Amino acid sequence: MGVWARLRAARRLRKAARERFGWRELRPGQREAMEHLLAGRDVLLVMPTGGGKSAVYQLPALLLDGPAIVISPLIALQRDQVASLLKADAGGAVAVNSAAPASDGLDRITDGRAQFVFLSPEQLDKPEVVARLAAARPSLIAVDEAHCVSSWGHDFRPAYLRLGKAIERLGHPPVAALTATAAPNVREEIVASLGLRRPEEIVRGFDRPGIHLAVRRFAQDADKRRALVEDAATREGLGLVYVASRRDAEEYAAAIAGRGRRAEPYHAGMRRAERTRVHELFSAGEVDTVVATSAFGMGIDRHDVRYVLHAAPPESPDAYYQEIGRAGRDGALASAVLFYRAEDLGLRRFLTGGRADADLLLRVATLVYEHGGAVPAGELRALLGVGASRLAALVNLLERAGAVTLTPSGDLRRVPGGPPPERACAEAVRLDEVRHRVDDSRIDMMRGYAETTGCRRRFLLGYFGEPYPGACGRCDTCRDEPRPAPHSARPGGPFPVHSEVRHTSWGRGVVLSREHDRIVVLFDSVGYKTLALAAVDGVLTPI
DNA sequence: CGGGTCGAACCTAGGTTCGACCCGGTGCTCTAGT
Repeated sequence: MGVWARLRAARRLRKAARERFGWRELRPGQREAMEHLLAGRDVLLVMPTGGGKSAVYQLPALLLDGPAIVISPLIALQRDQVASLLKADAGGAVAVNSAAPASDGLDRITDGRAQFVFLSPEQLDKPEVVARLAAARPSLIAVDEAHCVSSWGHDFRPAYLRLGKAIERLGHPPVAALTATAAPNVREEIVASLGLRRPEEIVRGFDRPGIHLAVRRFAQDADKRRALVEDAATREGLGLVYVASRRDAEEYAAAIAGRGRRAEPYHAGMRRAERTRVHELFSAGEVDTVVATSAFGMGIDRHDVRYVLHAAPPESPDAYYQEIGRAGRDGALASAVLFYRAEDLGLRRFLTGGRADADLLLRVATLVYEHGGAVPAGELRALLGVGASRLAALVNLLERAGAVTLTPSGDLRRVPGGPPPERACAEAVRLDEVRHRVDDSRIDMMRGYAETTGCRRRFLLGYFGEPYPGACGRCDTCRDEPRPAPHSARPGGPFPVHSEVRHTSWGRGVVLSREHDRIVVLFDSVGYKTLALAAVDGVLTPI
């Protein structure tokens, strides 16, 4: 885009922001992302929650012809977004999901009464929905909470892995993928999976200096529980406690309530009405603490959360950063404390553990290969006795192995010239193994965060590939006094941050961070590894 | 992977120990029955 076109675009954006939404100014990352979308580019935007990510697609959508399609993971989020757009003078918005039938909403899109349509990714599995949306000539597609592609796509909600194809069928207008957290490999996966074309990657406001970071280590589970309850019961202000199981949510909430605080549990096993009640209490500031599993988080609308305590480490620094990022959005000081026992990582290893069943993979590959035509997924499920999401996970692996392809209606077809069943299966198992090794390495990095003796903020930001020289002075290891990082910023050493390396057995990787005696490298095949500089001679070479 | 629970074994009374077994997170959607 030329200088004059850019200026014109900026002026249009400012005017629309003022007139339609009442915003006086746009933040740097926002404006940049909007300009790229208006110029027809795909954008990957990484911004903290509450940083105004929705504005980034809403404003350009009003300036472009045609409706905007927004993919959003939760029906509750879709409802919130629709409600807030209806309040603004923003051209009408509808949601299409199991609670809001497709026909009504899509009519409003096709006849131009609505400018925004919010959908779950599952809706785009239906050819008729995609066809109707494509016919409306969408102006842009926004994928909200885009990290779900990587964290949920593979097993939990496979529709996320099919979004790339849906985007193509919708004519691939400019795509905005939005997320609050994304380590380098997660970003790569989002871009590849959605099929973004030469996307502009915009990363803003990653560091959250207002959040004090601390870890408290325990040998005994009982000691940890007592300490956490004591801590939560004596803090001021609104807070969150994250736990690993539903049972713990109930138990901790009861224990904290027993200390005279207004504490409520929240997890996916609760009845819907009960979940809604707790969410509303939280929104109204009528609780002190919500004790929750990872089910509580997306769509949190309070900016004054003062503390986030973890009764157990989550599965990755990505998840941890997302969860603690819900504190202190108002810019005032907040606190994030991890109550840590190394044993608690065991549950995470179990939950991320399930490898794909090789026998089943081979059966699917063989059936599709020998059938020759289109095999309906329903028949395959019945034949093999597996559920939809389990089959989808297997099919996705075979698809990536180049053996199987999906028709728009979801039937399976053999790829002409693709590998025969045994080879396809072996390749699928290998791909699955790589992903699990990377998942395991993230758990290792969570352990690294908990056990580091260096600045915790430098550790976290390093993990995300954001260089952070020095020490923050606002974590427990910095002891409230900033001190210079030991040689971490030393220029001219071997293996600088962001340089590419090759390891004799792990292959290609990227250096993410450097301490005086070790580096953290993200390898394509095995994920995150911490390497002692004294022990890399002859093993690790720059490329 | 780790924790909690339950029953058997221990060998003569009811407490200790050990092993087997089970369980653990995230949401959409469609369907059947109120």
